[in-house]
Amino acid sequence: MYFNREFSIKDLNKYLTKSDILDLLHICDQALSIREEGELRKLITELKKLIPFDGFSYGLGTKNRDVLYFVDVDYSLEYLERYLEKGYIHIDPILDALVEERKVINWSDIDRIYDRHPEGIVNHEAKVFGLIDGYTYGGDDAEDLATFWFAGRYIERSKRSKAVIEFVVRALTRPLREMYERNKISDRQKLLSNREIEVLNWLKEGKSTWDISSILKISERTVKFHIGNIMKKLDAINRTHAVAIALRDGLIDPF
Amino acid sequence: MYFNREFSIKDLNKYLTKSDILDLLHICDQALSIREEGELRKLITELKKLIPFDGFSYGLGTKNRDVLYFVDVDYSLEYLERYLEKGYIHIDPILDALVEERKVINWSDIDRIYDRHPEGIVNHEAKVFGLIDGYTYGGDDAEDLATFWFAGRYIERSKRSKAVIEFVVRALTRPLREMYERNKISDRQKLLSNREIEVLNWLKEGKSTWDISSILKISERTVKFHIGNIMKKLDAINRTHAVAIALRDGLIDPF
DNA sequence: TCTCCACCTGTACTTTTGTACAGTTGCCCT
DNA sequence: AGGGCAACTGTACAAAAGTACAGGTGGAGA
Repeated sequence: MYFNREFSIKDLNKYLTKSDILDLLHICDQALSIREEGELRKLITELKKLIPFDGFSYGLGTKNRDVLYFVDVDYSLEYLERYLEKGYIHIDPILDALVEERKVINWSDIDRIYDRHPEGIVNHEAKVFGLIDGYTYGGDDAEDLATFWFAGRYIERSKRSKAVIEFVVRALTRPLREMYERNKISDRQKLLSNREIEVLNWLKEGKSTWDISSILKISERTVKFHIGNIMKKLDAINRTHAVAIALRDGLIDPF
Repeated sequence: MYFNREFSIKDLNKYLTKSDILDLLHICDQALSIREEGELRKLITELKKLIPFDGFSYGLGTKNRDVLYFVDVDYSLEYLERYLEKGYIHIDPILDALVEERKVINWSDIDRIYDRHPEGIVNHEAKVFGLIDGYTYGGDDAEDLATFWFAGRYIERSKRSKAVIEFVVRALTRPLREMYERNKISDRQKLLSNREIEVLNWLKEGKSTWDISSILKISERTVKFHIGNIMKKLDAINRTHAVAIALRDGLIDPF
């Protein structure tokens, strides 16, 4: 994961009280054990004690801005759907700014540049949904970019807020990625039937068609039938490829 | 990962100054991006500003105490080797205490119980090497237990130290596991030759013997020769099994 | 009731795989 | 100089995989 940093510990010392920093430490510590969205939601509530904002959402997208995962915590779901549906992600000047500057982005700063620009429409529509101002920050990987969006009717434009967001987002990025991975796995597992998963697990052990037919007490033909269906569903060329895909996507366990 | 917690944010507020907490936050934040041992070493130096200790080491072991990974930062390498060689890990009362209580363990507390016990030898030998007192803490997974050892001639026995260690160790556990994973991969990769890894990566993509022979511009026979060797080295029944093993053990990348 | 779908089965055929045999070349290190 | 090893190649053949054809059964839900 790669983040650019604007603020140091010294800055935090300047902008935050002891109690603030303890809250921040608590969030960073709790982030280590987030396993599901509810836990993240709770942490966000705590964050609201530190900096004021109304809505929060976060997402994961590829380098060319295909959306892999997007969660509305207390943004406007209607706006988010509109945003994704209309492909605003591809022209959003805030994302442009984040990718280029790689720092915490305050929306108002972008507004001043884009106000008369055609892309201004994205910012304008956000305002209609009560997302008047906000902060966006995130970190990227070789493959994708994780982004965190803090918005509201009133956003405190200060170095303090930016610094807090910088630290919190760094701590929340890994949980986000892990939630996405788990999500993807459970989604894709529905593609394959229970029997197919079973067959796949025996293929992984190096069992032949005949082996599996006698393990499962079905005919060799049926085993081949299942493997054929698995290959179709996973777009695999052969059983080796199918097992590699299933392992890669977490459809079966490596052990 | 599972940790038991003894200290809350309120405790930290009681025991630490603002500057201390900033140092702690910095360590937790930096821990998120640790990729190699040198970076961890640096963080440990910073930790010495917060609590006094001389030696630090950390390790990863299975539930039945086989050592997977053990790193000496500034412990005594001689002692560590002796410790591992003599199988002290199996009788170490400090580990027993950690597994049972799942809290930060102060060695002196254990001493009082074990002083006249045969296992006392482990603690006694540590003292000979200047590891008079110390703290041990860690968190476990389904598979293994990660432990962090802070030792020295003089160790401050206080709730403050315990609380700091509790927070720092939580933050350092994931980097430790990741370093172990990377280590394991590079070790096992040496088993297979470069050409074999290359062939394995094409097998993973579902390529046939003929495909690979034309990709690598070698004869089909040679490809079969490599695959045969791969299967022997990995104890695989067929190419599907070989790919599954290689993926499971991280010999090749799933992508 | 009817449709959908998971699950099952058969025959017949081509292609691919796994492995037996038996070598050569070139590099590194002792 | 010689041993060890990665990388390469050939022929031949039995076993396994992949795919085409054409079906049957039973349960869940519209």
